[in-house]
Amino acid sequence: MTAADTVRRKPRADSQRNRERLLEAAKAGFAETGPDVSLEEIARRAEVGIGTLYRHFPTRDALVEAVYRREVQALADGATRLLETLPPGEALHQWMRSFIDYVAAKKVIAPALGGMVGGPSQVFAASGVMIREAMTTLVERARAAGEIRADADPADLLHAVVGFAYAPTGPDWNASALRLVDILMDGLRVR
Amino acid sequence: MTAADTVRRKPRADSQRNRERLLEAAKAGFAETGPDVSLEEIARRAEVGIGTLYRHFPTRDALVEAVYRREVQALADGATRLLETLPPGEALHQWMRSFIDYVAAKKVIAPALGGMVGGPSQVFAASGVMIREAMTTLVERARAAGEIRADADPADLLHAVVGFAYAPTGPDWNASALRLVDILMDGLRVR
DNA sequence: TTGCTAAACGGAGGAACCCTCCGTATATAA
DNA sequence: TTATATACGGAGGGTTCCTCCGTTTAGCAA
Repeated sequence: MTAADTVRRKPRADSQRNRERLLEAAKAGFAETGPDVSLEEIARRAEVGIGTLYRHFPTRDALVEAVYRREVQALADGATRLLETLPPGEALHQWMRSFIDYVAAKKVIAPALGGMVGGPSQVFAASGVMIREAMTTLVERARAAGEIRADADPADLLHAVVGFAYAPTGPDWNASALRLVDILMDGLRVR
Repeated sequence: MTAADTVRRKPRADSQRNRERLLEAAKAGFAETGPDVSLEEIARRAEVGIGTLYRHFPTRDALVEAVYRREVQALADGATRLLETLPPGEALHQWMRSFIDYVAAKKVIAPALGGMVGGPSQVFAASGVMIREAMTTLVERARAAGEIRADADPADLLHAVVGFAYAPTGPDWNASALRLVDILMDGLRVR
């Protein structure tokens, strides 16, 4: 029997349970303490040894990625929904606004977004791809419909929206970001 | 002789020298290792005890602020210079572009910018004021000249530019940010 | 010059955190 | 029930943070 023949056992129940507890604890920890919660704190909350945490998520980024994968998915899905019910330009506009609202609601995601725009960090690769695809589709449709400038670049717009969301600004943060999206959209529209 | 009467000695020469060395070392450290250089590393580079570092700069942010105060000053000064030679709208546009270029040249400043937009962190208050004043002047002039929308808000624009600069995006970062400034400016112009 | 003293120095040390390694415990399959 | 692959948990070595305090030294006056 060679190594390739090894039969996989069913994953252990305790393993899955702990993984779940860790994700839960991490989410709570990020929300309460911010993106710099100590990993030991998370393990403590989950009532799990630190070793267990590291086995499930070998790196801090892996944990963040796991916590937010579902969230990012939801955000990306919103794009197709908007495209079905609105003219493409409006869909793009609304999606960018929803992006801001989303980040406003869960500010913790912001650092994670950092790795998403295509930077050297490949950690959030999966999430990054989802978001980029959503934005690309939106932009292409709007361009095809002649609603926005032909030279509008999805990557640029993503950069912009992430930037608005990422920059830790004042109490007026949310409203300000939305206004900026509006202005940006004005700049994008074909005159 | 009451406490108020105490005569201040001339500040000690070694103190001033060490302060200088620390700033030098910090600048180099930030540039090479990034914004997370260990403070002990900086002290080591400056050939100074860790205690000395903490006496001069009680917090990491205080050190960053000190390192970049001059840089921020230069950036702010650019605004008046531009206003003297260009129409206000163009001055605003160019200043925002110069902002991006500046941050591109010294990426380390970015985290420091975070605290500048008016967030809860009061650490970069001084620098923040300088930048905010520059932006406010530029926007007011451009508005008065009727070149940009009357509802353009300096704080929003600062938020935007900082966001563009702050978001850690890919290799195309610099060019992308400049394109975004251009689009934003298009959105700002009165039609 | 000399001596006094406020001011500055520097590093030991406790606390928190990161991450690895490995002995112990247990869920699954036979 | 037994065997063993798999998962658990935490001790421990290394790093960084920041404080505290005994030692050194630069400025000042006599």
